Amino acid sequence: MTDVPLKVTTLNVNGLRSALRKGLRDWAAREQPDVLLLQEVRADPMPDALADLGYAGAWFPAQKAGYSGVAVLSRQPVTDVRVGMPHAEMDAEGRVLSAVVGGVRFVSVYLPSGSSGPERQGFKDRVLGDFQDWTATLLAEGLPVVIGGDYNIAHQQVDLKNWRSNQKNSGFLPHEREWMTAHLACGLTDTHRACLGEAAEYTWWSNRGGAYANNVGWRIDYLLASGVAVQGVSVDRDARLSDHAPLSGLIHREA
Amino acid sequence: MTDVPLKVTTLNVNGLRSALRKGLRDWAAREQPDVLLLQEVRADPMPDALADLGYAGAWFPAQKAGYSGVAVLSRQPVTDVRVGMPHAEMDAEGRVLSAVVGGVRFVSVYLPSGSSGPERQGFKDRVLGDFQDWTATLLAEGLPVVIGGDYNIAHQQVDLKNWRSNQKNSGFLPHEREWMTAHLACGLTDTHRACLGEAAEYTWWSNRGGAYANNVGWRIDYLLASGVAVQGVSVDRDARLSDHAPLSGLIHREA
DNA sequence: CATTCTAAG
DNA sequence: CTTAAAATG
Repeated sequence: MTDVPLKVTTLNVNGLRSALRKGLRDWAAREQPDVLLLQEVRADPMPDALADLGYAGAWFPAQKAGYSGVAVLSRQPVTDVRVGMPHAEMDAEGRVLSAVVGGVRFVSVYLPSGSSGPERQGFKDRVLGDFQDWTATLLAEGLPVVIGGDYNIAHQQVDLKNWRSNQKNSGFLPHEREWMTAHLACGLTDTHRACLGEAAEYTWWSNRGGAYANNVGWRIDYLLASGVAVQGVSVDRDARLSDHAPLSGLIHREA
Repeated sequence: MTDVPLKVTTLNVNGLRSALRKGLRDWAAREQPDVLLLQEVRADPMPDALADLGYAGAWFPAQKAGYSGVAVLSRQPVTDVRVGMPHAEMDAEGRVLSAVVGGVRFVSVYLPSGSSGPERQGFKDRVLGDFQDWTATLLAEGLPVVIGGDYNIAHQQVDLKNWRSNQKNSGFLPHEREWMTAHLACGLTDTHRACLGEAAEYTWWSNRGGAYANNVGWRIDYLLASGVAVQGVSVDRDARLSDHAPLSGLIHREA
């Protein structure tokens, strides 16, 4: 292991083609992340999407075209790709993908939204336990782990603008928040919280009703780490590549 | 009957909302047609669409949302509205609508396209005979008639750029051309041809492959008249309100 | 290639 | 509000 830090960015692109139209390519050329963890790519594998910038990696689309899907892209060689958790429902929707870069296992995860109704909330609730089990098993392997993804859960009151009115809404339900607490307790650092503290800084704003302009946001995207130190965590609120903001950090492997 | 001419425009809007976005309102304010015959409205009745310019009238949407549909709008009072031909299949798709303005019966018609396959060509072929019968009955009533619409048929070789290569394609099939000849022979004047002669002037250009830029077009929209003189017929190729051009004429009722 | 509708978020 | 896809032309 060298001590050259790896820059990682996690981003829910809400359609990779859309994000490319909005300047993802220029953003990546400027920010130069070594590893890109993408969610909601909503496209079959697009290996050429950022190939000219040197990115290659793994793709995991949903079975249903134009829906969900995650990717792990890297400018350094990717090994030990693992497609899916495995978990039949999650994997039919292309929601978990991991690969090793520079001795660190990177995970791109897109947990379900429950906001469209009880059926999807039920799916989300079922998934949480299994994803936690899968994560614990992964951590037990001993390799450093960095998870980037859209969890569709805001952890604490500071993690969304209107916490009071959202206590009964999917994404800030008590059991979801408790799950996140337990998820972190298994040995994962919430690097955003660790680096930036309790400042309200969101990663997602609804497209409806001027939420971005009024900064009515939620912090539902996370960069979690085990076995590495992560510094310089930042949210690029101004990027406007999708309804989510890119969340980046510098991974120091000698930790 | 006065001798003040009525200006009429027929236009396939390919989605009224789209045409409004592209400036239909400004176009109408500038051109001031008295009667607007619209096809492929692809919307439920939108009485407010051009109401601020003084237009009101009749709408005939398809049963299927966002599909087909015709309208007759006028800045003068509209009477004797007739919705449909009637003909079950045609009327389920909102393809014929007529109303009387200033002593003239105006018809807005959108004949089916057969280009998507044999099933729709079969429907088109069935419709042609019935529409001809309906037209003959209408003419027999004795009121002057003006029909504006998208017939999805180019009549003569001069009416499309590539007539040779299209002899086996829907829209320029021999039996469609013969039907158009017979349709006119029942007492309708092709006012475009009568006013502008044999000059190649198209009313529709495919969205594909730079057809508009290369003027690879078809004349498939018509302004047909019986019992009135129509002068000053013009095709506004530059309007760009849809993939069709507005076709206008001045109707002199003392003829 | 462009439109509107749908499902999903 | 936005995306991608589906159907249709």
